[in-house]
Amino acid sequence: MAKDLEIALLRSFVTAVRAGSISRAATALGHTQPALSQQVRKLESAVGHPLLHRSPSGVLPTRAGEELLPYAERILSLSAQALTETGRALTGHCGVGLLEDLAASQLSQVLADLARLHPGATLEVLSVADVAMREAYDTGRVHLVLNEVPALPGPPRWTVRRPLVWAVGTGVDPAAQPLPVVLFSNPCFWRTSVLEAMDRADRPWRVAFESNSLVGVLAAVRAGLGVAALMPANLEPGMACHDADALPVLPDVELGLARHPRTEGDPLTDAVESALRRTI
Amino acid sequence: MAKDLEIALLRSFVTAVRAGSISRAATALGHTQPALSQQVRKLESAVGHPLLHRSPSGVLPTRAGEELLPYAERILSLSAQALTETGRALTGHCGVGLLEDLAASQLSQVLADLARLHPGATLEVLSVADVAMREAYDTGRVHLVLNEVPALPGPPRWTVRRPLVWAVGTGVDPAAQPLPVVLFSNPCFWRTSVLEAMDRADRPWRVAFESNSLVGVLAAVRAGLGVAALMPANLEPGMACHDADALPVLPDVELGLARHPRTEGDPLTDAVESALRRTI
DNA sequence: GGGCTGTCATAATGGATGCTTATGGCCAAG
DNA sequence: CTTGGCCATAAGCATCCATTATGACAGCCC
Repeated sequence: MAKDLEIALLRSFVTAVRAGSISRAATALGHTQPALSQQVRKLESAVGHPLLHRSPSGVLPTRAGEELLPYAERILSLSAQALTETGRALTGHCGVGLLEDLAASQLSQVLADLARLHPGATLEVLSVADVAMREAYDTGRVHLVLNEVPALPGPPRWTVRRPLVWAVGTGVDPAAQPLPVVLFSNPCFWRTSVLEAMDRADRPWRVAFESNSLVGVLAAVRAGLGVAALMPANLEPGMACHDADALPVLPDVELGLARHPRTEGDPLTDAVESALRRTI
Repeated sequence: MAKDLEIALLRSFVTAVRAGSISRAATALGHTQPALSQQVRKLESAVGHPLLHRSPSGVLPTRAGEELLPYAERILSLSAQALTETGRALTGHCGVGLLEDLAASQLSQVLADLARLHPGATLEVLSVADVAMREAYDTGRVHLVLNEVPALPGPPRWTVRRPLVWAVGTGVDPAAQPLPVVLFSNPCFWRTSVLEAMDRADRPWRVAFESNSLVGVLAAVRAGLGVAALMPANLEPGMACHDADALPVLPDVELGLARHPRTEGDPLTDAVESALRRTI
C-alpha cells in the first residue's frame, strides 16, 4: 500500500512557494527555518522529486513543484472545509453571484459540496452580466458577489489578484501578424486590459471571434480560431502556450467579494464566504 | 490559523468505516487495534464531534462521520494521485468510455487533472450508448471502459458495487400510488432492476417521464415529475429522500472496468486506470 | 449459567520523530 | 571587504505515538 502525503508538509510547501522563501514561510507558520527546511525535504523524498529550487535569494518551485502545487492547494482547501463544516447543520438560503470564468472552475464544485453537507440550506449560484448582477444584489436575491473589483455592486470585503494566461488553439501560430484574438463580447473589464497590453507591446491584432459566454470562447479557441486570455483554471489541456515570449505579458485581474450588509452575521453566508475565500 | 487534519488519521477513519470495525481496519493497515483506536479518537477531537458509534459488534459512522467521509475519501484520492503522478511526464493517448452517470461525477474532474498534469498526453472521454461503446472499443478508439458489468465490451479487470438512491423532486409524494417514476429510456440495465424492485415490493408505479440523458432525468426530477434511481454523487441538493421506508429498497449496481488488451503495459493507460479505480 | 470469542477502551513503556538552538556556506548589495 | 539576507547541517531534547498488557462488555453455544 502506498504511503500517504502529510497535510502539514503540504502546508509548509505551499506556504514556502507563496512566501518565496523558506524563512518567511517558517515565521508565517510560527516555526523556525530549519524545521521548514526539514519538512520540505521530507515532502520531496516522499514525492521522489525535488520541489523547490533553492537559491541564496529564496526558493522557486521546480517543474514537479508546480505540478504538485494545485493538488496541495486543493487538499488544504478540502481539509479546511471538512474541519470547519462537519457537524454544523446550517440552514437558510444564500445567493451567490460569480464571474462566469469562476463559475466554470472548481468553485462550483466546492459550493455543491457545501450544499450537500447542509441539507437544510439552499444555495443559488448565478453568473450573469454585471448590470443584472447589480440588480440581483440590490433586490437581495444575491448575497455574495465575486467579480472583478470595478464591477462589484458594493464595497469589497477582500480582494485577490489572479494571473491571466494565453490560450492558444491548435494550429494557431502565436507569432502571427496580426494576431487573431477571441474575445468576450460584453462589457468585460479585462477585454480592454488585454487590448491595451497588446498595444503596449506594439503587437497588431484582429478580432477573430467574439462570444458572450465562456463556453463559446473556449469552443472558438479549441477550433483554432485564435488566442484568448483566460484564467489558468479554465485552460483546456492542449491550450497552454509554451512559448512565453511569443505573446505580450498579460496583466493580473483583481477579484473582490461584495457582501450584502443585510447578511451580516448570518452563519450560512459566513460559511459560503469563507469557502469562496479559501478556494479562490 | 486553523489546524490541519492529518491524512493518516483520515485513512484510519475511512478504513474503519469500510471495514466496519476498528480491529479489522488495524490489521488491514498493518497496525494494532489500540493504535487505530487512538487515531480515530484524535481525529474526533480535531473535528470536534464523535465520528463513530462504537459497539461490541463493531463501529458505524455517526451523522458527522457520514458528512466527513466524502471529504476524507476525496482527500485520500487527491493525495494518492499527487503522489504517484507528480514529475512523471507521461505522453501518448488514451480513450476512456464512461457510463453517463459516472461522467457527470467527480470522475471527469480527476481525468481533467490528469490531462493537465501531463501536457504531452491527450485524453478523450466519451459516454455513449452501449453498442456504440462496444464499437469504439473494438476499433481501438477507446482503451478503457467503465460501465455496468453486463454491458462491458470485454472481461472486467476489476469490479466495484455502488448503491443506488432515490431522487425525489420537490412536491412529489414518495408514498403516492401509483408512484410516478422517471426513467432512462435506453437499454439501461438498472432500469429493469429498478422496476423489478418495485414489483417485488408490490408497489404500483407509472412512467412519468423518460429521457436518454442524465441531464434530462435530472431536469424531470427537479421539475417534480417523479422519482428516479440515481448514483448518490448525481443527487442534486434538494433531491435526497429522507424517509427511508417510503420507497422500495434499491439494488446495488456492479461496475467494472474493461481494458483493451493492446494497451497492456502502457504507462498512460496504467495511470488512467488506477486513477479511475481510486476515484470510483 | 459458564466459558469462549468477538468487540472497544485504557494504561504504561520505549523508541522514533521532529522541533529547537547553534553553526557554517553562499551570494549580493553596500 | 563587510554585512545581511538566504539555505543546509548537526546535535540535543521534548514530544508524540505505536506497542504490549490489560479490563469491560456483549453475543453465542454448549
